Amino acid sequence: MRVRLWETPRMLRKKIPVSRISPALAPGQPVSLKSLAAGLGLAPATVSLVINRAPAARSIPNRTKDRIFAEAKRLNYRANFVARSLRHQRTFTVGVVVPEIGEGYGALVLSGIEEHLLQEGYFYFVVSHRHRANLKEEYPRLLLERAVEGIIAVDTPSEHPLPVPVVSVSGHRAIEGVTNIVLDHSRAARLALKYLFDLGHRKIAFIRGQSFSSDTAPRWRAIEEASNELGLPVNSKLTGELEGVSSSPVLGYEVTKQLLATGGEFTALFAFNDVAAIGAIRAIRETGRKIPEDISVIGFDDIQSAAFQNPSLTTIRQPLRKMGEIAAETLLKRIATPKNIRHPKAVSIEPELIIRESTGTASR
Amino acid sequence: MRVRLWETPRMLRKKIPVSRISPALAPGQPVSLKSLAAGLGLAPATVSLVINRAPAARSIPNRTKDRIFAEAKRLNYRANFVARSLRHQRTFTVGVVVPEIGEGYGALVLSGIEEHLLQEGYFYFVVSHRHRANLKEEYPRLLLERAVEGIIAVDTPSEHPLPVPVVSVSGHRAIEGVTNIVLDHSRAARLALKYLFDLGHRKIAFIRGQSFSSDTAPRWRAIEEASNELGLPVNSKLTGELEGVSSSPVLGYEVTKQLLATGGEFTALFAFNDVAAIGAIRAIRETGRKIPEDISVIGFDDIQSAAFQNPSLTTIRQPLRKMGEIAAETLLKRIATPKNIRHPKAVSIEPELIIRESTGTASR
DNA sequence: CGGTGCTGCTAAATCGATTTGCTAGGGCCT
DNA sequence: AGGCCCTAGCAAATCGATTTAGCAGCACCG
Repeated sequence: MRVRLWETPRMLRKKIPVSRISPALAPGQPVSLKSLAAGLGLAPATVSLVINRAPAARSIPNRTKDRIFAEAKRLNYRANFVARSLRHQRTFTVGVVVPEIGEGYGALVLSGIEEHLLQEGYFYFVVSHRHRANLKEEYPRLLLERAVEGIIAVDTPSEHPLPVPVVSVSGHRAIEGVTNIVLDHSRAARLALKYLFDLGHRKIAFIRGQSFSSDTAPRWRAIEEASNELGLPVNSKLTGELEGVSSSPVLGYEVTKQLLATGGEFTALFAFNDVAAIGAIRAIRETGRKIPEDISVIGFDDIQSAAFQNPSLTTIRQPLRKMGEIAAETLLKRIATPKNIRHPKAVSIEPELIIRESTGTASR
Repeated sequence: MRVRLWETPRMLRKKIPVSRISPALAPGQPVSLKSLAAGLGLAPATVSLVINRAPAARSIPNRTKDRIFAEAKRLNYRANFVARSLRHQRTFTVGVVVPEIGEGYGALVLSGIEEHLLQEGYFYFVVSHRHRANLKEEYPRLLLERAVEGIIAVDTPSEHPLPVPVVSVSGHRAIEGVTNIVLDHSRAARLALKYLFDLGHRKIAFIRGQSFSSDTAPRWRAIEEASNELGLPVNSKLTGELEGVSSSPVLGYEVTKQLLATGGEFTALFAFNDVAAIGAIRAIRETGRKIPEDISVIGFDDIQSAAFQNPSLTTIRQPLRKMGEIAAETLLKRIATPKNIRHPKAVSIEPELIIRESTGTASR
């Protein structure tokens, strides 16, 4: 038989200070279900059923339920999340893998992801691999060890199939079990090139992305196609490539210096991203040429600072925040769905041309 | 007595496919300690002791240890993190509260935090409150419910004392149990103003931060002091204030427009941060004035894009990444330390003046 | 031969919550 | 009075790993 250590009702009436009620209530000690139940003179099972509004609590009279709720509230009881996770085999946690935090791209996607996940009661771990191969390998493992229910990989192609749902933002590799959220690169390339073409540009230079960025290849393919459609085959002399792991405009600056020094003439430059475009603008200016009068520059992404460059940057906008939200939404949907059910292999996102000051009619 | 379901050695010799060995090994099913032990014909306790290299495993002969390690490796056994957390009452997880992800400031601090935490085997949850009071209240609670071992608050003063260590980056409020990582604002203000003064500037305008940003008040106080020291009392007509929650340069643009329209003459502008400075530059230019010839502009923070503005931005650098790293380091140190031991109330960080193109000698 | 000590391992309790399957006691019906 | 049902709630198993206390068997000693 259990011993009633004290008379609950009297206790409530007299408002005995917390510290006097139970040793388990030393300030700072979190309240456990067991101590809560003991305080009420009930079994933990009963309290659990009531608090979780389980159907099995049907037969518990309201009088008792109220007593339980009141006491739980008074002691500010919160079920231990870890214990609950263990029991339910659910952590309501996902992992997010990004190349790095701190540059426009990843941070924006992240903020979209965060918005949706928290709304749905999920938390997330972030890991950034900074393009180091061993970290790309190891982090997904660590995340799985932490029992995440799914993974979102941003600009990071997944190598191995994983035992949890994976959604990839700009991942670009068809892997079993991975849903890809990708920009419609064909449309993006056509938007940009058609626009330049209509402004009279015929000699267009390009800056490709680094080989490790998963957008590089598909975007380049799309550019080649769109160029051919316009009858302007890509000139390899007018093509540079970002080199290095950093996400600073310096990379764009350096390629552009080279292009200007060794390549042929051009009246427009299509950069792999806005950060590179910013560097390019500086390089072009240093040779005394004006933007957009002598050379038009168009970027990609529409990061926050693009609108506030001088001149402000014409660019192809990727709705990065939106893509993050969609990634999160897709992931949660897949987590909630039994494994054997089909899920979409890819979700396509529409780009948008944002015209600002860095582009104008061709000089010749 | 336990039943040996199969002869382990033979099994190893014959390389029976995994799926045939045990029902617990259906692909995708993670291996539990129990099934691992059963496969070896040992008790879970034994396996646990050996795998954790516990001192109590002293008496287990190497022969057995090797057998255990081999089997664990073969089945790729990883201890369930949730179960382990429950047992040890440790989660190796901290919470990070930021105003928002996606603008330069928070993202940079975050990347410093991440670097240090992951190195030390900790993971972190990020929540962004977007300056909404209810979220600022609720998120710390949610994080505690998730059993984080500590919290880092970025530019977010904590209101209530929490039952875990808290480290605040630019928090600026003396709360029991919170360690503050703050820039030395006096020095920052002196660096900037002395520099402008030496360039001949006597009429200096200022853009203050929003009232909700915790750097606003201390920085302003420091500016007033430094101004007085130089014999240039702050002119309220030349003082604007950022308004609104966004972190876009538009805010700086708008205040500056106002200052230019209604304030007096000035030859230099000291903005609350780089983002505001970028907006200010645009506003100034739109009136036909040149930077730095007519007006010098100095920012604050040294975000990544500051160096690649046109003109590039003179600014007071806060070592944001570093501050994140120090915050993480301080937090982990406090987590590892018994509660009753004294901990520093504040850690001061040195700013640095970065001179670029947006400032020059005074025009008059 | 009884005792001591070592070797090699295990049983059981624990972390905190959940959930299934029960039971004690009372009321009601026949 | 016996049977049945309902009410109110509880015991125990479970999630997976850890850890303490201790057991069985053998060797060796006196």
